[in-house]
Amino acid sequence: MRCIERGPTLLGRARGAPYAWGHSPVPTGRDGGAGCPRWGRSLKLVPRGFSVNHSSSGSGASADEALAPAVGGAVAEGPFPLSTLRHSVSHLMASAVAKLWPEAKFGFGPSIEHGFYYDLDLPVALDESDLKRIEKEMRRIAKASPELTCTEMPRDEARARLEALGQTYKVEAVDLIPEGETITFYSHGDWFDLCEGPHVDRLDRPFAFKLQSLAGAYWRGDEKRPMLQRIYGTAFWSEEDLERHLAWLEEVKTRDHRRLGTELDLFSVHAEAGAGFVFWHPRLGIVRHEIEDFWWREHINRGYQPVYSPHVSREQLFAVSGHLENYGEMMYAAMDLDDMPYRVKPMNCPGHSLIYKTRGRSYRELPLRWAELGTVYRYEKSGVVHGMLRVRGFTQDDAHIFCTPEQLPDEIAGVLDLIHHVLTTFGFQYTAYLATRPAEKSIGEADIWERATKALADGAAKVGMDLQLDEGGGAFYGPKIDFKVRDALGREWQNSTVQCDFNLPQRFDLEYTDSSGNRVRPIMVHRAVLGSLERFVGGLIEHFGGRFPFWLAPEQVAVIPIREEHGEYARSVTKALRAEQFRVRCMDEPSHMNKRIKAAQHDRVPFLTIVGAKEAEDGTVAIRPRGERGQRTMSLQEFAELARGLRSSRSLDLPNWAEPAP
RNA sequence: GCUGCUGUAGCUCAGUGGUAGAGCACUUCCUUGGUAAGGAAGAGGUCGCGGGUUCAAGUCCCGCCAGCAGCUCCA
Repeated sequence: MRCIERGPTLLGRARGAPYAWGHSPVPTGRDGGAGCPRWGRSLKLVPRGFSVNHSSSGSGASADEALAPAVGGAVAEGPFPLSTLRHSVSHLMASAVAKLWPEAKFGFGPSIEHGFYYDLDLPVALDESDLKRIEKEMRRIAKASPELTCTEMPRDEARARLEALGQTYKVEAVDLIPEGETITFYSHGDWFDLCEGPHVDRLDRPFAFKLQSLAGAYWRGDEKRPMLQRIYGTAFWSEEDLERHLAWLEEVKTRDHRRLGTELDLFSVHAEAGAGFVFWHPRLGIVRHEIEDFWWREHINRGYQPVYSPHVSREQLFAVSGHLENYGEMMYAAMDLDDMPYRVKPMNCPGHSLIYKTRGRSYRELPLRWAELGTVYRYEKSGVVHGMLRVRGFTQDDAHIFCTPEQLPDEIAGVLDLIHHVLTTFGFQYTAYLATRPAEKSIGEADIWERATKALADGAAKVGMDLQLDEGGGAFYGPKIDFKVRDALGREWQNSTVQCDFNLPQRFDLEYTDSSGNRVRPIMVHRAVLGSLERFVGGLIEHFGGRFPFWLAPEQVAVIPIREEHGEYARSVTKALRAEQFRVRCMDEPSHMNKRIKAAQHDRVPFLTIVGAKEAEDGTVAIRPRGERGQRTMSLQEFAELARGLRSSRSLDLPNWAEPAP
């Protein structure tokens, strides 16, 4: 739509549940035929916890290159690319399934980012225990019939053979292969599969694999077609690599924001309230407050002005904006008040447009930069809501800039600088993509597109930002720059965006008077830095693994008196720090000290201070930063100074006083 | 929305037809402890909700709600 959308929608074609959105391989039909797709450039969810890369046929190492640094080890080179191994293992798996269920029909079975899958049509629903059986059969087949052979076959014969086998999906796959391409089959033992290859030569080479999960998947990704059963698995050239990969998945699980949300008392969702609605608990409320505070300071410093618009408006407003027509199915149903339909807003831009229109505007007052943390509601299908990362109600950090075409490059530069500043403050690395005019439908004159696209590029050049090109990836209403951030685990996801809009000013008939007295349309820039507070903070929880930096931490210091008699000193320390607006937890309850230490550590409090007789006498605190970072005793004033520094600099690190390793 | 799975104490889970269990958390008492869980006792559950089968349902069946893994859609 013409306004900012969060996350995956920003990329138009992107999708995802968890958090990894980005470019990843998907089969594009032929170029490969059954089981051997060539990877197309398409946006697709990759399994949770994985980074996403462009991948092309035969370059399967890319995924592991991304993974390796994060898990501290390289992935073993095999005699063939890892993607080839995985592709062959998917065939091996299919052959095992065929043995166990002779009536099975097969769909596609490619290697993917971190493994492989195969889509199957079976008379029975598989469960986890079947995976073990299949693995066992795979091992048997690999031993019994290790040799792979490749056979070329004329189209008619290929078709006939597959029909004879009752492999209806494969027959369809043959028909997807363009005329003139060679049709090949790969086989080992009884297995005989339409496939482009390449494959490993033998299945008795040393490698390690694991079948991981089951899921439903529509044949050829089309919900009007039958749903097949998909088995996901992965394979490596060594046990160690497989183990490391599985350990990595475990690490990802411990960082899952939903799990940490419960464990750290951060947020909840409720059946009573409905799916996709997030309840922020006090401990996360303060985190959000700090983020919003930071956000507003940055915006006001950069000439943005706060505006506020209502959550509900007459439906007519969204008819004018075009949302009803183009975005209607994402909107909550109308409610009737005084026989008039009203809607909950899915975006903030119509409201801001109304404010613009309240009086005549002069070029002298442009650019106008209006910011709102606007809460919007959008209907998401029940199967896709996910923790804080994909919800039905969220707060967008929205702003609209109304400017002249001449001002556009500077405005873009300003936004990019702001985005850079905010993202790096949270410790994210990012990649920026310039999305140009889509090939199909789009509005606006060619020269306006050209100018706006150039303005985006010039703005980036002005602040020294590199842009990747996303050809044809723009919105129908204008070009944009999207940002993908890379989190602490190397996973990519997307929140920030800058979008030029030629459509909404026209729909709302927005104008200003230029220096010659002519009425002209302003250009409207939609932009989001955080995207959605919900998604951003959900991602932040995972990025930090619940270990928020000092300035954000729900509790910044835990004060633990050794004995009850030291409670008074602990309370005076607490009081002194709270007087400086630090968030301090005074753990003076009469339970065992070690228990309180454990509790504070569980909650990932950045600083732990134990106070006893010594400290009370000297007016000091024994400070231990979170993690294995040693300990120091210092005066309360010294510590306050240190804490003030960490807070004002929004430091991502805590001091490290640990003895260097010998 | 679709496919499959799941829903038992605040949390993590055990309990596959005979009127509910563990660990942690919580409360109380004891312990006065110098850096990663001291001890004991207690309290806490209409087994997601609604129907059905049965002498009897946490357990079997149906529907709904929510969650999980994916798929699909998302201007």
